[in-house]
Amino acid sequence: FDRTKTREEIYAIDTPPPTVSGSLHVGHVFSYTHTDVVARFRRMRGKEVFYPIGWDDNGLATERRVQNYFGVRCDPSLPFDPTFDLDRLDRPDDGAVPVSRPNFIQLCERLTAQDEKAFEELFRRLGLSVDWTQTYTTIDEHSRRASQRAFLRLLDRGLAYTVEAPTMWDVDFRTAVAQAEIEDREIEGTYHHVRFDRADGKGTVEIETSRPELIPACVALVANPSDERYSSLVGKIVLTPLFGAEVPVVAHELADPEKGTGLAMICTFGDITDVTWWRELRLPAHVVVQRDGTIAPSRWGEKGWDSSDPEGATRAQNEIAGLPAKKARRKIAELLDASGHLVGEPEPVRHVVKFYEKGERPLEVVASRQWFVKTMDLKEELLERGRELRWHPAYMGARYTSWVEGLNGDWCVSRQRFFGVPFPVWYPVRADGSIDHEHPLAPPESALPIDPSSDVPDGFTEDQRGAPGGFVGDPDVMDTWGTSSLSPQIAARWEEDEDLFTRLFPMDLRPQAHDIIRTWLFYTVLKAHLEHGTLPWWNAAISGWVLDPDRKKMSKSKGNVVTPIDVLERYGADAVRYWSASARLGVDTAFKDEQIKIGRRLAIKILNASRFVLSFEAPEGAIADPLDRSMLRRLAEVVEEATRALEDYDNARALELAERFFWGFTDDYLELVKSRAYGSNGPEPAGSAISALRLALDTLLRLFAPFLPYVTEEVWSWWRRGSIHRTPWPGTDALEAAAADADPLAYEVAAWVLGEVRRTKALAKVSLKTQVERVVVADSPERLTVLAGAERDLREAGNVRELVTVEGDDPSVEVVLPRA
RNA sequence: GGGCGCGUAGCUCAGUGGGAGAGCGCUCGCCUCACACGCGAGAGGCCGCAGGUUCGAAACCCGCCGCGCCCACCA
Repeated sequence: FDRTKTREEIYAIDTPPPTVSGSLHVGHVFSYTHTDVVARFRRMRGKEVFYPIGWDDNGLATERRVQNYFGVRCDPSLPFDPTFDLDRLDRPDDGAVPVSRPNFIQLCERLTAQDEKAFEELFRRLGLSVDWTQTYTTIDEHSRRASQRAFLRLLDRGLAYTVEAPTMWDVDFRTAVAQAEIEDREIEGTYHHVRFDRADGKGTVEIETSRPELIPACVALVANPSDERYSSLVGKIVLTPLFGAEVPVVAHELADPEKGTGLAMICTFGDITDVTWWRELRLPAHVVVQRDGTIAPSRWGEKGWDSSDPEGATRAQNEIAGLPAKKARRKIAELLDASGHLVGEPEPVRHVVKFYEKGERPLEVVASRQWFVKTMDLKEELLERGRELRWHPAYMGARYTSWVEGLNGDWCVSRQRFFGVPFPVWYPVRADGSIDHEHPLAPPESALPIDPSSDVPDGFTEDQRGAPGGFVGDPDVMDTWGTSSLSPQIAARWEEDEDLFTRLFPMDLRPQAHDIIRTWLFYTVLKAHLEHGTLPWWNAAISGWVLDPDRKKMSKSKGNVVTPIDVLERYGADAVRYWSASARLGVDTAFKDEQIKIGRRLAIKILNASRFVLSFEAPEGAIADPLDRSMLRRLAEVVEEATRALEDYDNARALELAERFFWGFTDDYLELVKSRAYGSNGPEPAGSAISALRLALDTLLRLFAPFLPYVTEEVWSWWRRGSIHRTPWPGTDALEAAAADADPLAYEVAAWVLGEVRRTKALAKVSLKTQVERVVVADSPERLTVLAGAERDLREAGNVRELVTVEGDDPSVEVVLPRA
């Protein structure tokens, strides 16, 4: 990359950093080819292309892989051990060796270096023209510094804040998760009809719930204010069954009269609606689900846990304490049945429940202290950024819009994991030993990156860690998107090389797949908006997925993953690239061997046709023949259209145009001029053909170069100096000049007549060599005139003795074969 | 429930107001001096359904059906 070029001369790409702990996948060759075609095209158009490559080695995938591979586990409470040596570890027989976070990061870098090699090998083989000197990893020092700097600036401006609040929580990973990482799954559940007794003894009410184990967390019942069935009940008190807590019946718009009995139980917390009700109706909290997903022991009788029957409540609670939600549910159902509060039989249902995308059990809502980045106040601005961005294809913008519109809370960026970029803050410890979360201690930017578990804030010493009057480090790490959302800034060396940064940012292109619009794309837009007040790039090119031949998404668990190296070995990189580039942006594409074979055939055809064209020795001559000129005129149109398509990120269309012309070129034009090029009509007509052939070949090779870099470079090396990938993209000037006054019809009409001759021979089941006695062409005067210019070529190509033309309204070709 | 995309030959797909197409597969023929990893040709389609606009609709509008995806606070 030539960094002396100005922003206008540069085309900058925010290359996706692949997750190196994942496996190689044909999806990689697919979407990365889309980007490489763009890069090669822009380069030939004269742009200085900034095309970096990063490796995403930050996050859960790496954490798990490093753990398993080395037999260690990250323990941020440990200090950095500079003498750490894997080979001299005392390994406990029963588990993993705890290591500090800085040591864990070193192991990660060591392991991912191997994974990166595998990716690099694949990418080089595929012919990706990325700049191997512009690399980064998402856990390296530079990326950590950028992530922490961005965070501290948000903190400074009050855009990042910490608060203790209910958030979505995965009980297996034991971490908070963000809305963007949540997915719906349909699972088996059970509806229970449960009776609540009124505290005044004037009857009972019924609710329906799929989570009876949360009855001890029930703090109210709720009905819609317009629901007349319950209008007299609102304001009254009911007793929770089994636990005897006195809870009010309240009214709220979100209660749906259509659901269940129209009366719902508000628990702290069963789902996000509960959180809304709890907050807006200012209800107390009775939290019973613990961070590991089990039910907490009884607190009945304590302050805030009033019950009309504390002993009974405690007994009931102790029946379920320590049980995971599912088991507790069955137990509570039994208890309700025994106490007569269960109405009828529980009904099995299939219902939609929220899961962490990597998780195995439904998410719980757990109150915990987390870091958030403000997004809710910015919805309108973010929607405007989405409109400002040029989406390819345009309809993908709708996914961004619906995501932003549906945001229901600020971005929860903290994770209770061990590996990742730590929050660069400490908290003062008060004299009583409690932690003052309201006044975090931040390091100066010049000190970044830091690890608060090993580093010490200014004005403190290590022995004050955790001590009254001392400090503690923030134990959490950032969401993996907290780092990758800065990929343009990281690659462009934000704040570390301002000269470079201003030449690159905002970038031109973000290529990625559609499944991470709500995460990677959204967070990148958000960060750039907050920090720089601009989009991070002007274009987003969204690739589809690769599906298996049965149109199912490929995944390791389904065992239908195709290994890209195998495919490259079998068909060659050009063939695989052809298949990828043939798919339009945004469209999910099935992987089929047959489709890849077509690309291989094209590449081989280019090789053979080129060998043929270049087999004719110069001298070249002036391009004077009307057929030659006509062909070049048509080629100029193709160049123009293909260029327009590529400018508009429509790779598939450009490839299709070049390919269609090329097949006609070999099937018709080469056959038509072959004899003349051999000199059947003397040196000057031959020179015209040879010159036209070479000009067309030169143009076609460059048209194909972004798609088929290997075969085009090979042929280029036969007769030209330097790399084809450094030559300019073909323009129309040379073609127009050579075509001069040509009528584009000549090529078309000649090819049509030749086709008719071939058809007649094929239907007669004779060899194409067979001589034709006479061909009679009936057509309009205009077409007959241009045909006349190609008569000799046509007769030689079709081995036609006599060509007769007649004017007629109904175009036809009569082919007279000799009698058998 | 809302939104987006898709529905064209056996398969994969292109085609957006005026002749229904490509490649693969299938069938037939051809060792034609670039290519048998090739060449030539053929068969094969109520363009999802039903209305409307238009002189004219695969395309534009309305409705419906089917498939896929995205989003949503379904107790």
